[in-house]
Amino acid sequence: MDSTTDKGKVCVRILLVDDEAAILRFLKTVLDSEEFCVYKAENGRLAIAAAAAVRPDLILLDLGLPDMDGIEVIKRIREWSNVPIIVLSVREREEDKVTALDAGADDYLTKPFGVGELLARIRAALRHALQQAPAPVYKIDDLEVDLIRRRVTLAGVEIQLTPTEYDLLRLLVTNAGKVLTHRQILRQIWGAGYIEQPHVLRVNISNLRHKIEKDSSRPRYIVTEMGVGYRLKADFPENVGTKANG
Amino acid sequence: MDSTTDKGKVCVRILLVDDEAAILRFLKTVLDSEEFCVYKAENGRLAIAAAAAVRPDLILLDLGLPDMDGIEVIKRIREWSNVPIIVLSVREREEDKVTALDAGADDYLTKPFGVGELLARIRAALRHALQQAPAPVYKIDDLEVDLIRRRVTLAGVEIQLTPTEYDLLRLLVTNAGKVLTHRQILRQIWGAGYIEQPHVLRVNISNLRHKIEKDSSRPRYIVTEMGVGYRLKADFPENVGTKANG
DNA sequence: GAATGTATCAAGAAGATATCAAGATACGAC
DNA sequence: GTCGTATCTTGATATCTTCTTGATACATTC
Repeated sequence: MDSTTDKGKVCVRILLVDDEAAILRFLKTVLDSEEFCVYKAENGRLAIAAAAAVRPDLILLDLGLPDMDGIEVIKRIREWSNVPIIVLSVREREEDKVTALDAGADDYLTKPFGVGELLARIRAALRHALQQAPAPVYKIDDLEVDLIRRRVTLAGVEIQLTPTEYDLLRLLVTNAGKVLTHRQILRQIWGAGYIEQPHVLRVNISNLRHKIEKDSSRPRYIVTEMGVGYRLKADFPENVGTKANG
Repeated sequence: MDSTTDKGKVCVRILLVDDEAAILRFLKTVLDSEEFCVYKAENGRLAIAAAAAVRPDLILLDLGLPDMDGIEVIKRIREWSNVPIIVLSVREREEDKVTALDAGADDYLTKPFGVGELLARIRAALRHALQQAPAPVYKIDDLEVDLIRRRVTLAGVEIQLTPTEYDLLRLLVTNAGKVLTHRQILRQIWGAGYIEQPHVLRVNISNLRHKIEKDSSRPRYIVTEMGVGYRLKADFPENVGTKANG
């Protein structure tokens, strides 16, 4: 269920769109070895659906698709997304390149192309995307947690947290609204060996409260669920988690 | 600085870097007819100077320059600017393309190319540029870092930094506000082989602090993020990379 | 009011960071 | 080429933060 909580392990997702199985296989091998997460689509309809579902960081698109023209795919995706799209095509007429680029493609490679050049162009395209990365900020009343910048502010004032305290708060924040049992938290933060030692958790919750709660004896954010665990109050249950339904 | 919107007349500035007069003339004609404002440079030194002075919205760069290699020009400009750079070159070896793209070029066209394709790729590159507006000089409190002139001043007094110290500060400055992990910094400055040696980083941070901090034991600029890395304090509390526009 | 679970405080241990200084290396001047 | 300077690297040590643990006070439930 919580696939997103893998200790900050990030994987750049690439959506591969091509109808030739051989090319798909070949490219998947190449991209896998570069530690990309590869998703595949064999036609335009699936490509558009996958772009919406997977939310890839980059799309490699062949123009010759069985069900619809690649240009149309670009236009449809551009209606709602700025994900980098690199076109891979056998069409080498200048007119085709111009049409694809003006439809919203970011780059255009003519087959056959070198693997090295493809990877370099992927890196270049990803550079662009990184610069406009939106920072998901969790906000509950006066409390703001910026997971990318690793910063916590209370009414605009920055709060200094120790590494463990930050990990703990991050776990609570990414599960805002849900109750986390002692055992769940202990396993996630301290490891399976600490499941039977709730004391260390209580001490850290206490320290954390003293830093983010105005009156730590009457906590507004970190609520104790007697006999069960802890829960972070969620103000915007629908808005908070940027990951759509996990 | 002179903005792009002088008296309502919007002019996209393009810097043309090539040593062949014929090509310069030809491209200027093409670009003029598209209502671009064209600036020219005939060698690498002039190109870097013009990039700083003119602040073009896009650079078309030939790799074969008389005074220095085009790759070097890309790297030097990338130290302080994210302006889109499209390489135009006769070199069609894959290795050349990869080197240029990884040095920071946004696109690579092999001569001879079609004018239509060039214009389409210019339009695509300009689309990206709309979202990013980098700060050429970083300023916070008394500290000023001029990435163009490679100069650091503290309350107006120039500070002498070693090459490593400058690289380190530049990395922090271009990511002001964000936390950079030890590993990120080590990989960027010293290379992947040093990722497991945080000592060299600590020594250099210490030296840097002694030069730019008044009280190095209570740093105002370079903040330690315990257990994580370092962060340069940003004067904007909010997102730094979002379209500052002058 | 007793039993169970929870919160707080404080001190030693463990770990991470900062600093100093000496040897090694690279670079420019002569 | 040799010297002198600046820079980089490496090692040892000092300083500080954070973690862990134990004792004790508080709260809730029955």
